[in-house]
Amino acid sequence: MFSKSCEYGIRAMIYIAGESLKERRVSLKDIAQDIDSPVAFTAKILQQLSRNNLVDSVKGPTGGFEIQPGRMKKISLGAIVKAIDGDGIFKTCGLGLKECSEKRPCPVHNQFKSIRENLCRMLDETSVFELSQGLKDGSTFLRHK
Amino acid sequence: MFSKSCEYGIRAMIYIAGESLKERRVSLKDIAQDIDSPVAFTAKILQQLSRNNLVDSVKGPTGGFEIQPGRMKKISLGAIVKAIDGDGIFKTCGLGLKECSEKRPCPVHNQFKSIRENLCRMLDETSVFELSQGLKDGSTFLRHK
DNA sequence: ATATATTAAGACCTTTTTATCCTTTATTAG
DNA sequence: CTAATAAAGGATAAAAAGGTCTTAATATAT
Ligand code: FES
Ligand code: FES
Repeated sequence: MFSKSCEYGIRAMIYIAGESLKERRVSLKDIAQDIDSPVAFTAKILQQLSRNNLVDSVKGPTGGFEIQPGRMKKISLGAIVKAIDGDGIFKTCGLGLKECSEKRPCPVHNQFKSIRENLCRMLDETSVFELSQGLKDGSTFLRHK
Repeated sequence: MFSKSCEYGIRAMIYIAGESLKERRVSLKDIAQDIDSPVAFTAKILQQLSRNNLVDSVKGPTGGFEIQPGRMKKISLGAIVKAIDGDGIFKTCGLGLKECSEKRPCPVHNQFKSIRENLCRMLDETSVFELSQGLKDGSTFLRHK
């Protein structure tokens, strides 16, 4: 569904959000540790997210990553996906035709459209803040045990 | 969503079904031409589909690929996807955790679950026969113009 | 000011996916 | 039986994704 980069990116964002709500800025190492991702690769993804202003980064000692509590309700899952994987999943043809359109639909166009609409709505309506809540109350997890 | 192989595979199956309904057996070249896919690569995919008994192949002059009209109503989109991409899309965690379970769900588990259920139902309920109909009446297409 | 901790950036390596090519095997027509 | 045709199978190549490493930039605490 999503690229590995995107999966790590989403997990990182949810983790950072959770810690930011506790007023803790987190380092790359903490993140990679807690979401069980390769450190250097995660760094690259955080750079992308930072350039897209989805997360704030601070260099130097006591530095790290954080998300302003005010912003995290406005950051949707979709925004993260778009920043990392682009908007392909939102609009490209499910069978790989050069374009997806009503004018020249592929055989699965209608079936896909409805599923894609559900997916897009979900991605758009779900915020990072919301997702960080389950983490807090221990009902959801970001890594295997 | 699906791999390129899977996209070509689905397109090939729908095309072969359409031609089989006209009692025409089609060659690899015809298929690649009509679905606009790389010939040799398409051959590989057809081999997989053939090994999985989703399509029948006949060697030699007048040979090619076909699907028994009786079977095509029973071949679902899901069966093709499973034969080529495996069943990952049906059951792996949307955030890449080692397993997707209710016991230890990731933060997006519930949101994903509902979308994945829709997707699975659609893949399971949609048959190749059904998809070949739009092609016949000219309302759907397997390649760009 | 300096040493240190931390992210940013770019070059590089590895694995997987996508794609091609060549040889073998099976089938048909003449 | 032979020549021609078409798929099967295996080896190889190219491109993309996934991942690492080294150096530079920047901020902090002492
Ligand atoms: S044209 Fe294929 S999904 Fe729209
Ligand atoms: S645990 Fe992530 S989707 Fe189920």
